[in-house]
Amino acid sequence: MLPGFAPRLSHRFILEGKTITNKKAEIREIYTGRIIAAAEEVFALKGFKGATTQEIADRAGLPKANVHYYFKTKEILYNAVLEDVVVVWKKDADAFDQSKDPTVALTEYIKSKMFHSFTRPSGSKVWANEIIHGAPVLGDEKLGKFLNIWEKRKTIQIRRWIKHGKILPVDPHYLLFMIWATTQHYADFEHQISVLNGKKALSKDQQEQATKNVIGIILRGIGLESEV
Amino acid sequence: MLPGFAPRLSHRFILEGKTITNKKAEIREIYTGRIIAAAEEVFALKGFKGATTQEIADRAGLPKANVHYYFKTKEILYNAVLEDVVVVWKKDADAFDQSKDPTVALTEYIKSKMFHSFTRPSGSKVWANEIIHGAPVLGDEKLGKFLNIWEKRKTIQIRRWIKHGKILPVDPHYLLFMIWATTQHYADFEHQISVLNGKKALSKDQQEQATKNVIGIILRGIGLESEV
DNA sequence: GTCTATAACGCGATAGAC
DNA sequence: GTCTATCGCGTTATAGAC
Repeated sequence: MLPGFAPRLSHRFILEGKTITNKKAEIREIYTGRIIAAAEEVFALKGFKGATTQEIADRAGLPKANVHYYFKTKEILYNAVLEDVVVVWKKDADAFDQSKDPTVALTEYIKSKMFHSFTRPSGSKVWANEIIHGAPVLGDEKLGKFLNIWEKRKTIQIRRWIKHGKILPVDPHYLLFMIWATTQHYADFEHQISVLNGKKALSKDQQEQATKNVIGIILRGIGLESEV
Repeated sequence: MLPGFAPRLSHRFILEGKTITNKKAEIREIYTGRIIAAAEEVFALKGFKGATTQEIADRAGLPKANVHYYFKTKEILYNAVLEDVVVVWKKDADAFDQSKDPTVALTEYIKSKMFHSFTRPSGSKVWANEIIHGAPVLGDEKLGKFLNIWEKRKTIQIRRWIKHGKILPVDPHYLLFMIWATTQHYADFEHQISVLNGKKALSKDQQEQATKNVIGIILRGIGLESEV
């Protein structure tokens, strides 16, 4: 086909209508997904400023300009990554509400968070970075909104357990901080842990052992017998 | 005094000798100290790439060129900050060895680390940043060296306690990770904690409560009765 | 919707006067 | 040892051909 005679996109759009529209939306979904996944890794590894759109584009397998086509600015892309992380953690939070029994609820919650720390550490790292720097992009308002989702119901539930003598009296916040800190440590400090483990990532077996240990210490620490 | 007739530094140096030399060394010490302190805060707040030498200079109260005079490159300055953090944590590690009794040793260790998290959060944040990004500046070798200092003796001691039935059998590494994670969380996630605390930093009283809770849960978690 | 080429800018680092 | 002015590079973002 001679140059200049390639069918114009507008023609095809008019000719084939809905099919092309769907295809476009589909392509958009595929690419934005790929870009976000690539961005999550690069932001985790380099920080917001340290990450370059070029590297993100390379990892996503497309030219830099296309990244800017789907996400106007680096900051908008960064926000999309953060939103994605929040979605994952929301699911962990749900695990907490699966049972009225403290042993079950806490065990499931910690298991969930440990699982995500091992399988998707980058998201946690991006979040940690954002918080360490004082939530400059997320902003305090949005941050407060997210935190309340994770904290409010749990705090109430924990107080109820204390009231009914099911667990020892501890301030719910400090217990939650300990769970968040310990579980997310396996994602955020992955590198440090692997260096201490002879430069090897924790094996599946070690991951299970770590999860058991964490559950065991925390549950016993508040007066429960752990099931694992 | 007319321009061009200001006394040359070399003259004064020859005339007054040692006094000037001392003064110079003194000035150097004062400025390098100020620069490192300023750098620690800016690196903590913005990350390595995000921090600008201009902002560090501003905080230290001198022109940007002077920062480069004392620290040839940004990376050299960053390394100096990291070394400083390690010195502080080395002291915390010593607290662990103050007693052969697990309750005392662990209580003192956690207290020390919590204290530094509250009083000097920036150092911990810089460290966290460096590890999250895979220790690109520190390098694995240096990192391994530091970690061994903090971990080796503690691991041995913990195993001894387990052997003598003083604490429940837990993998020493997972216990140490929990202590590091939980205590450093109060530094690294300071901002998140303050947002959950109604946008106010934890009060002295809350800091004490947090410390008590952390010690209580961890010690009870490994089968000890906490003293606090 | 894709991609190359480039504009516009901020930053680390330094030269060179004082 | 101090400081201003500036160089040179790397980066985000965009213009404009296809």
